[in-house]
Amino acid sequence: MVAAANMVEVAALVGDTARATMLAALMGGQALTASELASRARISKSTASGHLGKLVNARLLDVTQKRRNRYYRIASPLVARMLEGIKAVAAIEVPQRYQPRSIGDDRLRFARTCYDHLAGHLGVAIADALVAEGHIVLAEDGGEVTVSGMNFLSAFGAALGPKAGGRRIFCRPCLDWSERRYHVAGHVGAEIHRCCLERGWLRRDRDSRIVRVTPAGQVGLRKAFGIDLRGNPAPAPSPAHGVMKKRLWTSPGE
Amino acid sequence: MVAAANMVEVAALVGDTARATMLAALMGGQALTASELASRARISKSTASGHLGKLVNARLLDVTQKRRNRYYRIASPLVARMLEGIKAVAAIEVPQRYQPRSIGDDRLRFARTCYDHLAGHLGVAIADALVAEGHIVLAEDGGEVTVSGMNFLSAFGAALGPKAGGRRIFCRPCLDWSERRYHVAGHVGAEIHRCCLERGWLRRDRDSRIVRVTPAGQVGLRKAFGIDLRGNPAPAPSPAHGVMKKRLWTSPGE
DNA sequence: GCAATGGTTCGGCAGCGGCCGAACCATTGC
DNA sequence: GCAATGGTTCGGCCGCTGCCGAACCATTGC
Repeated sequence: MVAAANMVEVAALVGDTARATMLAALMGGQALTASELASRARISKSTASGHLGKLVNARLLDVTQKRRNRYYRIASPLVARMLEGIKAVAAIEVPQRYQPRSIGDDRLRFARTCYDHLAGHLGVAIADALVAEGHIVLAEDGGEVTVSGMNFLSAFGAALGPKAGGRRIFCRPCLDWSERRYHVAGHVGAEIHRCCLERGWLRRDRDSRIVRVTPAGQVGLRKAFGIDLRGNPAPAPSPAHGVMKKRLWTSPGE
Repeated sequence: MVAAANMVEVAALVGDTARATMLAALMGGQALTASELASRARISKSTASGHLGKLVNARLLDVTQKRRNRYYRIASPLVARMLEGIKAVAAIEVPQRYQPRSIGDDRLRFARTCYDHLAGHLGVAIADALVAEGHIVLAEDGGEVTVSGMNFLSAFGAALGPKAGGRRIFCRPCLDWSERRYHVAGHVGAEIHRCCLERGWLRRDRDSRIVRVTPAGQVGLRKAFGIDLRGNPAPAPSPAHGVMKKRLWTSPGE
């Protein structure tokens, strides 16, 4: 067997707690070692080795050897999107009250990476701001950058490339599991993330998906997007763009 | 247990041959009965009943009772997108030669529905034509309708709605598993499909994803998109838009 | 009422696959 | 050379879950 032959095989690979935990950890966008992944999944090294072998075989993960360590990473954006899609379905209609609080830390809910872009409260806030200003349009099916958005984002430092060329200019919605609303993914989302890191507005936690906002970021984000993060829990999220149809959860602020 | 709690559960549901077969059958967009699904998956009614119960419980499927029959359908576009995503990953890099020929009929490869839009050779040909004319832009991350595209598609009869409203105007790429190239999904894809059916250009096979092109369709598709379908195998596909990076298969015309 | 049809429930069987620890291999550093 | 570290392979155990047929229930049609 080389590479997964069909949906069943792929889905079955994701459909195991240990493997899914590893994949979720790797959705942070960083490469992690086998041992690190084993400890995240709380399984023995031997078990982890077996799982990782399968995932690499099926081309869901890539490995690179560096000195004594093997670093695993998500093999392609296609895989990342698949995982997003599964997560989005899984998050549907699970009433908030059933989700034990602080499962995976409030900081994770506040700001994290989602493969190559920003998610969590911060991600959604940025999306809200861009929508409110008319810079982008986001909905269930897709997203678009408006003319003003092209100007704004270019000025911000995003490399949007030639629109005509058809090469990765895109803006894609990604359903945020913690906020249950859309944040910006696709090339635009990745560029926003990159620019924020580059300016020192954000810093990534070591070996984690958690993103922290620096003091400079507090100021920068407020000036650029009008986002005020000082009261951590959130500046009232404007209902500007598409939300899940059924709000079964009891929306406790966050 | 009501509704799937996490990715693992959802993926595990898809990660079983019988259930995946049923889901794939339902990706045709039509609702099917329990017995029909059991026979598609080649399992007993009792086994099918168990599987369908799980899928409904997890909110992947919806049921509606009609007389003596229970009709199952994909519960939401989100689920459909998830399945597309898994399929896309599964289709990666599986050399064509490994895929037994005519598994599922050449007609399926030629033209079929993919939930609410067109796929197969026909779907890709339409996408190619629209891209070549500059009506849409398609790439890995997303798609866009150009100004000329808005005019063209409106004239074609597609209800694109107010661009500003942000309501389902979108054009999304969907990786075609048989062609390994993108076809048009999202609202635009669904509208094109709808218009073609409405004009009598296409007809759906009963209880199947297969779509047949009527004589009127032959003419209409040629006039509207410049697609010539008389030589079934295909008018040389222009390499106009995004293809999979690695072409491991030996592209035998199709 | 009865027969036919569509679907579900139950009990029992069988096999896949996850898990671990121990042994093993390879690389690094001394 | 040796010890330490990171990872893989192997063997054996165990439990989950898919499968079926038979019985059962509900609706339809006569």
